[in-house]
Amino acid sequence: MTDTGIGPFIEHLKKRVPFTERELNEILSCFQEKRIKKRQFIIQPEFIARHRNYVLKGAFRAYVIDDSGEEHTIQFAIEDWWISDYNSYIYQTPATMFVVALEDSVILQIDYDSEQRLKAAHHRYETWFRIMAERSAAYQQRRVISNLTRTAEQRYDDFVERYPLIVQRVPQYALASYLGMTTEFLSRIRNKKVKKKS
Amino acid sequence: MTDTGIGPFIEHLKKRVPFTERELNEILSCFQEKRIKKRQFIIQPEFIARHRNYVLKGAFRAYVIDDSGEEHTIQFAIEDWWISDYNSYIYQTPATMFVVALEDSVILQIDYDSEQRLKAAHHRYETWFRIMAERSAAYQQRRVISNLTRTAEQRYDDFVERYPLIVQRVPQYALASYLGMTTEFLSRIRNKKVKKKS
DNA sequence: CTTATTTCCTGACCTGGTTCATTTTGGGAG
DNA sequence: CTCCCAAAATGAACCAGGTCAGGAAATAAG
Repeated sequence: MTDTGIGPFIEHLKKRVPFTERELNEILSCFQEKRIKKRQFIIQPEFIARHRNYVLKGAFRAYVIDDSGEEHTIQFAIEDWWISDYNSYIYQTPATMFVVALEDSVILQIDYDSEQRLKAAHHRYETWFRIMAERSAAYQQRRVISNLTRTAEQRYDDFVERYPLIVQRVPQYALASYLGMTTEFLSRIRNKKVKKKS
Repeated sequence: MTDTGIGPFIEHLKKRVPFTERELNEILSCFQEKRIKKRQFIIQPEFIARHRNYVLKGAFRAYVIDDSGEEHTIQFAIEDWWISDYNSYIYQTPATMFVVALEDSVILQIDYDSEQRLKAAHHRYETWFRIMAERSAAYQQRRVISNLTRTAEQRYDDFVERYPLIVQRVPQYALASYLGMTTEFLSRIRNKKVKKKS
């Protein structure tokens, strides 16, 4: 069992706000390391999402199930990403999403109350969470725009270009449902591209 | 020319964070009132969005134009809503959106630098912006989910139920493009409902 | 009040993407 | 190594929603 260092997490924190050593330690003391096995769920509908999760190692997928039983991927997360059911977490209401490990993983968790205390304790902590929320809002809006303006194939191309590492690590049906198409259609898109190259 | 009071704005601020009178005045001093005529643009592609805009009176629409010249509405804003090109504003990069007044309107504007100073000046101001960003991220994510899981007609029904006031104030083609469908298709949906009632 | 423009409606046809059913592939568990 | 089962590919029929074109209503402008 290799010891997964938290170095990347500290870098991640410092990249956004220039914390002092003391501050970094206070932040770290609010996080708990946790090992999650492949196929294990860390969030499920009906339960309240109690944590914000940083991925140290591994990969996760958040998805919802619609009225007709279809799965729709809302988010992926690999190393150095955060994942949760955002609405459930910030409003502390029952989740609508599943969040499941796609591989054996290691995460760092902060629970809701600790986060509140941290934000209240010091302006700089608040700043850090404000920046995270801003970036998240901006990201979600870009996704809305992409869904409205791009065709299925264009969305796939965009995704491959922006997140080539994720494409290789997640099952195709999960990617298809993230991009808003069926797995069959994504299969056709990919196949067409292979043919073109020859 | 009726004097549009800023009472609603103060309520809006106090609802999220319990500011003191002094704090409220400091915040207010960063905002400028502006009258905008119908069809006037407050944000355009290529230009950087310099302001965050609170609608005191009137209605706005933010939209992008895609490669094939189609408009796609990203956001509406009526009284007590905020509007800008979020990505352009927070990263201070050139906008991709148009934001236009749908009616003669009155807005309160804060410019980017004043916002930065405000956030740096006091923890509570930072908190307020953090809460705004969180809610915005949560909202955007609900929209992504709705786009992935609901049919065109369901999205229309959801919108009518949640924002009946907006439905009555914006042109149909703008609503259609917000919901991710053509104006023709929305027309059919509406017509079908009228028939059913008889 | 008249005219010009923009918005909305309606019908006929079209297509990107889905559905369903079947086959092939590939990656674990024993 | 092989057996099994989930994931991916493939073919054919189908449909939700789009496109195009012409006309009717509603607003705005003169």
